[in-house]
Amino acid sequence: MAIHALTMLARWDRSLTSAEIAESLASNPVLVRRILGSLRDAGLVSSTEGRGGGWSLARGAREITLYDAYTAVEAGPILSRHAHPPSDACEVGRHMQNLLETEFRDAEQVMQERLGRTTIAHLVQQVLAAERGAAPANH
Amino acid sequence: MAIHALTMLARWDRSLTSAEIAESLASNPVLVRRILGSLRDAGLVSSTEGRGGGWSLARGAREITLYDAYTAVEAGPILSRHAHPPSDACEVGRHMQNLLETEFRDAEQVMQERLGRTTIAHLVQQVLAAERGAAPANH
DNA sequence: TCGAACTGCAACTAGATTAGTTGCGGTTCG
DNA sequence: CGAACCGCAACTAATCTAGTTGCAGTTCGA
Repeated sequence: MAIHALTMLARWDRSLTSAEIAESLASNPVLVRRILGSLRDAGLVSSTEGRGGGWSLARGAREITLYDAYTAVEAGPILSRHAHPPSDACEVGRHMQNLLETEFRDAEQVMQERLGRTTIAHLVQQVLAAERGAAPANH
Repeated sequence: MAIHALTMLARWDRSLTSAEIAESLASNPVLVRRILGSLRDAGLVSSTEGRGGGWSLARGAREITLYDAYTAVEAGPILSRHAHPPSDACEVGRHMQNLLETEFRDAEQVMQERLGRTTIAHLVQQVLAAERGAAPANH
């Protein structure tokens, strides 16, 4: 939802209301405000209150990656850790948490790097290209 | 939990009961059987019933990666998709699902590749090394 | 041949999380 | 002043997960 909203803001390059974004998401304005609120806290978008208000990008679409959006809305780790520490009495249990922490952090990082290589601008470009393809120019 | 269990089986290279594994996990036997059941369905471990029964690896620890364990127990995608399809009336909404599917699949794949490069044998090795380090040889 | 020690499985509970909703207060602008 | 916005808290409903209980089936050894 965050990426979808960011892409909309970049596509039309004007202030959009949470109601407009919610419509495209087939969702509801409060939910959109919640998510965009996180994006604002992360410095990706800004909002203005009152009549005529709405949301817009706080920086260029080329300077916002999917990773930025990801970390803004998703708090914790992706790979689930042990819910509670394993037994210290077991040779394996004693070290598992540390080992997994290292492995998982590594794995999460390569994924984040991949997300960091796609920008919102890139998505807008692909949306426009798809539109041209689907509805070829009227001569 | 799956990785922890696999590592235990590899470490001692003998049949372990779900109760033994559960103790190290500070969890409970039924839960362990549920997880090892998935690993068995994936061909990573085998179980024998009855007295003296238990679980053991179905192939060498060097031939089991964290990715194998991961896919055996985690069904769906990691990155959450749109809960329901966005509006078709919106230029962005029309294409977002496809675009994100591509991006997310890519991102998930690099993570899976990373998980596929660590084997259970590697973890056992690290556990043993850590044990040597923590409790240096008695002369 | 009985009984202890196992796995297998279904049904249930409790808690956490998530999408979605409602309601209200504050801000801006015409 | 009032319409059109955002901000926020409180609530609901659905889903997911860990954990539990209970019982049936299997195996082996005394």
